Amino acid sequence: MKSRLEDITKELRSTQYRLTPQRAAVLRILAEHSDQHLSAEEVYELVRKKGAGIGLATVYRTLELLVETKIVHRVDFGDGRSRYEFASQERSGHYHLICLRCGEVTETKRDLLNQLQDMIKRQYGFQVMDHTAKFFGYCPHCQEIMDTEELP
Amino acid sequence: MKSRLEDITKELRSTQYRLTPQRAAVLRILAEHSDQHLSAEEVYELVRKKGAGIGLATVYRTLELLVETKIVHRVDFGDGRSRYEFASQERSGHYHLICLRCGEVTETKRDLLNQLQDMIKRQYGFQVMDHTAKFFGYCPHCQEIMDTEELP
DNA sequence: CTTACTGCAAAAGGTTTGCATTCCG
DNA sequence: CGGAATGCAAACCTTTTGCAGTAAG
Repeated sequence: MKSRLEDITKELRSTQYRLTPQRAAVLRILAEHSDQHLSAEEVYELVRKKGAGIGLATVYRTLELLVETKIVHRVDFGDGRSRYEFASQERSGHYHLICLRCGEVTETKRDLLNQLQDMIKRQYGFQVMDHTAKFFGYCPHCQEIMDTEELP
Repeated sequence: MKSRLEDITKELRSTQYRLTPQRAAVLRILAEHSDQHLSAEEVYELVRKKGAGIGLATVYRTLELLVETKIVHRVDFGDGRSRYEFASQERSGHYHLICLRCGEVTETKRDLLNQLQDMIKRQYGFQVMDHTAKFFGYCPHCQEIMDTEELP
């Protein structure tokens, strides 16, 4: 992950963009929580908790920048706020399993959808550049709980 | 579509819910535009354009009701507002092809993802109740235009 | 009649923007 | 230095909510 951060740093420097302490802080937080999907507010709070000063507007502007430069992905789980995750190396085909009961989001890394992409191109002439899939249902843990609750 | 509307009417009546002129108007608009994905604001304007009086809050409340009763689906194309579509008979597996250039949204009706659903259950123990997939890319029309533009 | 529903306007999120100030390169 | 970036607060947009009045069943 370290090297990844260095790459990004280099990438940012190589453009007109500046690598400010605030941007570095946001990147660090994202890196340290790459297993989660943080909202802007959460990033803001985590940066502050680390002692670094930053404004919420700057967090938004930084995340916007990172999305534009394809360094992070904006994802939406339908909870009314955008969430952000590092754009994975293996860009195509990672899905989210969203539990309807506890809200837990599990990430899948497989790319089973790629074949589907090909079919879409053939059938609709639509050139797929990216795709996302969300599966709503119940995680194993909640299934257990619900089974228990159902007992009369 | 007529019969579908009658079904819904019946369904609403069979509950505690009341079938008010405003709700009927929203349903009618949704039915008449079942090929589109209308936002709340768009529904509001279309209802008014038809001469019926309605408040925006009522539109929101009605759509919320319809989502809860599974009569319509709420979908999100990442443009900052929710959109609504009739819940299709064949509930599972319809995808959206979203053109990155012109924003056109094409709907696919296939259910190729069902096999994926099974694999998820097997591999993650996650019980999928519903899923959505979005494919971002370029529609045939935009591909042509972009090809033309690229010529030096 | 009872209770749900409507309309309006105000409030509530999340996100964006204007502007003076700060600071990276 | 000069243009970018920041912080703050105000502005924005979509969506939600409180409440008094209206109407469905």
